[in-house]
Amino acid sequence: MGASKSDFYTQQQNQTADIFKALGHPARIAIIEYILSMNTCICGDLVEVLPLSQATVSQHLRELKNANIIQGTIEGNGVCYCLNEETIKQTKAILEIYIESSEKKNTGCC
Amino acid sequence: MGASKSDFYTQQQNQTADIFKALGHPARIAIIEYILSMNTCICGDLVEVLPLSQATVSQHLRELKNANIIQGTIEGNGVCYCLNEETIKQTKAILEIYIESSEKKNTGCC
DNA sequence: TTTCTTTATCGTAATATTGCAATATAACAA
DNA sequence: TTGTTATATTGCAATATTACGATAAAGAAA
Repeated sequence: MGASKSDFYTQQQNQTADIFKALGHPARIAIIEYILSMNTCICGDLVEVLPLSQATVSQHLRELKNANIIQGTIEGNGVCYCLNEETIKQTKAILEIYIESSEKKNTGCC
Repeated sequence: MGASKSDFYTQQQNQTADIFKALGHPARIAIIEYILSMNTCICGDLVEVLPLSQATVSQHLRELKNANIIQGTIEGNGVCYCLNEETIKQTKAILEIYIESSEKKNTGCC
């Protein structure tokens, strides 16, 4: 076992989980924060900022890209990455729905 | 290897990643949505709703509890779970900062 | 062309997660 | 007390993730 039964869940639930999973590693949080702290981001910088090898940084970048959290465009012989605002906004909207839904509940059970 | 170098990152980055990691599984998203859909949640219900054994559901609930995403109080001989709004609000605030920070950037590089 | 620089991918080892059966624990009921 | 119900924990197997060295690929510079 160990394989998650993604067939059972709705597409929405799987997509939501995939985005959160991609955000669920401190290196990837650090990458996002670093990208946001710069006006132009080149991956090469990241290797110096993080305690990780170039191969590992590249792998984390790929996961963020696969989850549509960042997007990169080739720029000279490097790559310029930036945040995909749309995905972050959608994710924020999901959390907002959770909060609203929770506030509507009238049981004081917890 | 395979161990993430959490010592390197800030406490904030690790905490943020831990919350996202806990949200990063479709079963746990389904649990949250189910809790929100009910006024009173008993774990026993979840076992019938999810395609998972009671042991696995209990494990997912523990992870959500450890990340402070849900909280449970003993209620009779069951447990009543509900969302911890505060954690969700904090997480939403982090995404808001990302969005604002991204909107402030003036490069059209991507 | 060759060389350098930058990023991606492959292969592999270490570690973590997922899931379940079996068992334990805890509260209530009889 | 014993039995029942609900949830948690333990132990283990299957799978996934993380990390890195080596290597590949692609464009810039010489």
